[in-house]
Amino acid sequence: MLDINLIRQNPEEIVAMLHNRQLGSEEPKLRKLLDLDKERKELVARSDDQKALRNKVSKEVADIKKSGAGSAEELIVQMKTVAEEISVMDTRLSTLEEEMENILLGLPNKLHDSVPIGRSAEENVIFKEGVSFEHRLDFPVKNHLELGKSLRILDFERGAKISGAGFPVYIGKGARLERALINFMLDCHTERHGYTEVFPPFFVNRESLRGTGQWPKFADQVYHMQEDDLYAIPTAEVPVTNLHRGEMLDAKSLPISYAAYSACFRREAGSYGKDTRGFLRVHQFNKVEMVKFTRPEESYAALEEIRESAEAILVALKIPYRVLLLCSGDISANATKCYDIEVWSPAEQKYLEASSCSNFEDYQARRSNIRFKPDGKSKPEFVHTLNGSGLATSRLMVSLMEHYQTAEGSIKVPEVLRPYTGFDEITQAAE
RNA sequence: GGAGAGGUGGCCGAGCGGCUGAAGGCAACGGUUUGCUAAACCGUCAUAGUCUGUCAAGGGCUAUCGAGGGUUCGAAUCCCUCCCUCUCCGCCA
Repeated sequence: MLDINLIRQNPEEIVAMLHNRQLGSEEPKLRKLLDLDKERKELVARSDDQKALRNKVSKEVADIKKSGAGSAEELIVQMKTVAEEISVMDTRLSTLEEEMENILLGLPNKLHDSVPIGRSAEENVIFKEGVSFEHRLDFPVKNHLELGKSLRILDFERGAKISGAGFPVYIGKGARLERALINFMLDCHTERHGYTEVFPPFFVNRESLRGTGQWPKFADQVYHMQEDDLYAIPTAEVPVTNLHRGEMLDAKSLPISYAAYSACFRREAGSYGKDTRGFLRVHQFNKVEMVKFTRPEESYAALEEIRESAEAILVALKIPYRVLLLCSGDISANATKCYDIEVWSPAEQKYLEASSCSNFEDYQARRSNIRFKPDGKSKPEFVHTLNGSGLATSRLMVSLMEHYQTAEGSIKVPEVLRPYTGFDEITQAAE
């Protein structure tokens, strides 16, 4: 959520931002917000005046009653009218404020100066060119679906039977490999990158979704359990960032860094027909997420740290990747700056998104009221929140399986994962 | 699911119709004292909106005691609904 003061002071800057994000159509909402704000201000002034009067007279009534000198009847009758006026104004006021809040919650975040201006994904900037590692693939490569099936480690058909399309099943060494990846990534972030591990709930309430910005904008992408009014998390970012919702953090505790494994659930409504095969688009996947809470002046350095920690996983696994700096037209509404890390798929012959590292500045902190006192005496400030996937396993698994396949149709286990899997290779005989 | 207790500032905790934005304590911050540390003592210490003021210091007004309604001239305090926490019982794991 943007600071209303910022919008008041410099509405044209916000309008420019909307256009840069290819959201020019939102402009009327912004204008509406400013109108409502003006009306609210006038109304508040009038209401406050009447309240001041009421408070003053109420004290007089108290004095009269206490001293027993004379009757307060006339004053009381007068104040009944005043109270009614106040109630009418306050009713209107709460409608106004609700409308404003709704608009405000729907407005995207500012953009950082370093974000390239562009219309769509085609104009994203390559921040780091393909980082490659040697893999001998001098034979017709199989894709992850073929490998998964022939080695009997992935079963999309049965997943579809028991749940629906997009709910993959890992079997045998496939399941073990998946678990190895998750454990390796968590260990890496906690032991080498200084993160504290969190194992969060997978269902959250609506306040949590609102806190991180998935509500109301992406409400249709989230699974909802109607009975209990709970939502399946689309990413661990939601529960982990909301860990400190409504809290005043100790300045000495910053920066706070959490790494969390979670399953992630996404409806992916409206995205059928594109990249839908196998792991390329799923409703449930596994991810290790990094979340940071920092002082405002430290957040951009922290973003680079998160990106580097995510890259470190790929380097350790020797999986070819590149890093994109998302342009203004492609970056998500909540972020001020975002890097995408994409892994190469030899079978698909293209890059697949495996991580997104974003700075939200105070956008989420303002929504979820996460503050700190910069030093003992000064006013509370909002922290900056950031997060990055480190990483999502599904696309990573695609790239891993494809790169580590052999001419015989087996899959070698990357060196660093072997202590976690307990085996070096997945062969036909696996079961 | 049933019965009870409770939700107050950064934290703990008093208050239970007007003098309470809220006692007291802790923490924090500034200072005095001190060989250093500690202790002691003094002082300062909520947030937001709005008006005023030299876009200053400061001051005025308003709101906020889990959330939302209600009663009342006036609510942290009384009533209703909801949410949450704790204890006991039951049920399931």
